[in-house]
Amino acid sequence: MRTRDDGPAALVRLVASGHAESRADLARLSGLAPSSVSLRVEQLIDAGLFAEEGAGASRGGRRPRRLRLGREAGVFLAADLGAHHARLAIVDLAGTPLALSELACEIAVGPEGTLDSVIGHLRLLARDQGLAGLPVRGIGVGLPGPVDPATGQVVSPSRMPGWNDFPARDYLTERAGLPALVENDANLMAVGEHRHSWPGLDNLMVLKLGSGIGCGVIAEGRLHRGRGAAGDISHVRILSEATVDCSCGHPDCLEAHASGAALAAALAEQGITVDHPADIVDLVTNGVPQATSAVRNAGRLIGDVLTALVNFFNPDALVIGGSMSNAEPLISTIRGVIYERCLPLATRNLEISTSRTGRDASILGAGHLLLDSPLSNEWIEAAVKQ
Amino acid sequence: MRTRDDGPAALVRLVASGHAESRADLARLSGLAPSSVSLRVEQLIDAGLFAEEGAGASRGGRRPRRLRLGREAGVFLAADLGAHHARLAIVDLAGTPLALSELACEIAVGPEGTLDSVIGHLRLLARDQGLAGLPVRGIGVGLPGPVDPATGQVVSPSRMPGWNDFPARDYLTERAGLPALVENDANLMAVGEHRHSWPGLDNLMVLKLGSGIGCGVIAEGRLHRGRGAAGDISHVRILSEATVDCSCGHPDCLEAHASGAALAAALAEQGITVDHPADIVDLVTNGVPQATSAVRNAGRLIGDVLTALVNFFNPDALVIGGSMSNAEPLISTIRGVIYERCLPLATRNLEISTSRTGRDASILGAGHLLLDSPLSNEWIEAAVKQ
DNA sequence: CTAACTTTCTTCGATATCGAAGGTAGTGAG
DNA sequence: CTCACTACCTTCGATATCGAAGAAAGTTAG
Repeated sequence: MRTRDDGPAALVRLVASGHAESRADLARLSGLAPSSVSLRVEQLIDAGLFAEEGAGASRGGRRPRRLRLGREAGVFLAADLGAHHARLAIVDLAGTPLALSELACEIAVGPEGTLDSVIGHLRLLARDQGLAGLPVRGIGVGLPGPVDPATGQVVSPSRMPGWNDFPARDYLTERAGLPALVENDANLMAVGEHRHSWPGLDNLMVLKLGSGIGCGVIAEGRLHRGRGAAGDISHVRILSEATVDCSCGHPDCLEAHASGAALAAALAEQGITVDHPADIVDLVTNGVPQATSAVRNAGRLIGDVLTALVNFFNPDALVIGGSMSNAEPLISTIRGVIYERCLPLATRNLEISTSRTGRDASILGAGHLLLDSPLSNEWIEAAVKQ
Repeated sequence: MRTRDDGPAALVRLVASGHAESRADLARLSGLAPSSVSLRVEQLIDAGLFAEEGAGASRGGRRPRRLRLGREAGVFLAADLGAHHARLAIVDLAGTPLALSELACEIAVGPEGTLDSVIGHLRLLARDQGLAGLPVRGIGVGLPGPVDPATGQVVSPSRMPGWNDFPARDYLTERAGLPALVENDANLMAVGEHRHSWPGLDNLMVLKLGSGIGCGVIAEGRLHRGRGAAGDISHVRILSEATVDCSCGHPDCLEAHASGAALAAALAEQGITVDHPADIVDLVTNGVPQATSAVRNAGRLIGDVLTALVNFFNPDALVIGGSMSNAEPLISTIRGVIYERCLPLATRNLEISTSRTGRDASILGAGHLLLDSPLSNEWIEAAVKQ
């Protein structure tokens, strides 16, 4: 219960997501009466959250008066943090990036320093791009580790020294003075892919193959978090000839054999040096046999693990992103293993595809989650009230 | 959007589920104003769907006027079909079984014969138990095979010859003249366990270990169906010394090594005959070493498969039911493997338990799904309107 | 026992929503 | 061009919901 999604925020979401462009669309999709929609839209226009902009295309009758977000709707700050690097953006409520920037920052510096720097650079970015006049409605940050959805704390991150149990959400709320949201990066990526490129599909697995292996899960159209660790596939035990110990303490985890970092280590033993996972993709593209062979092997291991998960979760699509996803043989091997070994029932409608949304998926996901959050109901209602 | 769960049905669900006992409870849980609740409750009492029954316990102030379901609320028909056997029940909207019965029926007879027989026996059961005066509000049937949630058809069932692509839901609706619901039996069991015994936990994996291996999944409080095949864990490939071919065409599926049927076959080779999975439990309880050893081995295989799924899905609880779940060594082996090999983050709050709801879990699940279904909104609103 | 407080439920005027009807602005066929 | 039709949006009276205030029926403390 208590899921009454009436109120002005519902209309804002429909317009921001692009699902509705006119009062008539809003009436159809919200379930409210046309007359009520008109009244509320007028209030939203008065508040500056909506604006009218010419007319849309006719569908055989009077042309709709097109609605879009107004200036007062404002923007969100969004950041996607990696181990050595952050991607920053100002996005509008529709998720469109208005400004993008990159920032070199070591996450191992610790939470306070990193987050302060991110907030500072986001504020600078807004100023530099002439966006200072727009109200800022929230901040969303993606982190390369598990986040407890109940508390907004980082829990047991394997590659974020100094962050364990750090209350990242509360810290951001206070330091930025904004509604704040913290989420695992693969989860943000999953939300971004889902909303931006796979709107009709309600069950998605989104794999992030970079130096690590992450996975975000969309179940029944919503992000599945579990207790904060959902989507972990990197520490499944696999079969292999040589034994490799994983940082988690167990031997032969998937990550220890098939992640970008593991491939880099394996290639280094053969005298081929790579600094970054994307370099492996270059080697494969250039036809270096050791690289291709290593990538194929990784694809087989990942595919093996995924067969069980695809049978179990029965998604509509499996989307593969991250810096390794451009390695053709990796994707085709994974696809082959899954189609060969999964149940026909699980694969007959399954789409396996590389990311359609691209590098900004996590940024977009942060925007969508912020807008969907109950936090947004508050400022939207406050803006309308006066 | 369109998820506006106002309307009288919301109040009926709150009372039926036991979450609300008074007008004040309803106001708190539904989000409606106390005055609106009073008005609606009066209508529901007039319609006979609610009845007032004395006073509840005081919480430091005026005692609440206790509400319960009235006679006009009526009953659901529910059936849980196995391969050779069906469990039938009349349940009230709260899920309480008012009458129970068993029926020997071969599902291999085919859909029409089986379903006609089930409907007939349910009607007889109602008559025999003096429930003929109560309105029947729907019928729910659990089947031992995959059901497409979109169409209500059985799809690719491995043990239900003659049922492939049979439109079971439409057939039931027409033959019974009632709102009908068809669902996989493990899914019904999961819903029953969740609502009856694990109300606070929103992410559940419910294993059904009988002659086959089934699994129902509750994600974010709702049944996760995927495209109809979700929860399948029986056809994951496992490692084993001897190779056994599975009915699905692949070698070494979990089901071919660890299901009740597989254990029975393995014991038969050692000269021990068992007719039913429950017999294996008896052998284990009586300390027959071959049986205990076989069951331990099955537990290890099942646990291995589950580690990946528990890491991925990160449930609050793993519940094990079905006729094999009373074999102590099976459960303890599964528990041991999971706690040993899963991520600490996935197991720190994980409860692993045998079924708390018992044999009627599927029956209860059918009742809950029927009440939650939009089909129920219709008759509830119709009953109030006059 | 009395007085202060809590919780439950109802009353009643203010307000928000609905829905039917009608005005507005387009399309398309003859 | 005219006429029929469709879709979009608004007007307006009927209705449903809300929220504040109060009545009813308890509990608890002194």
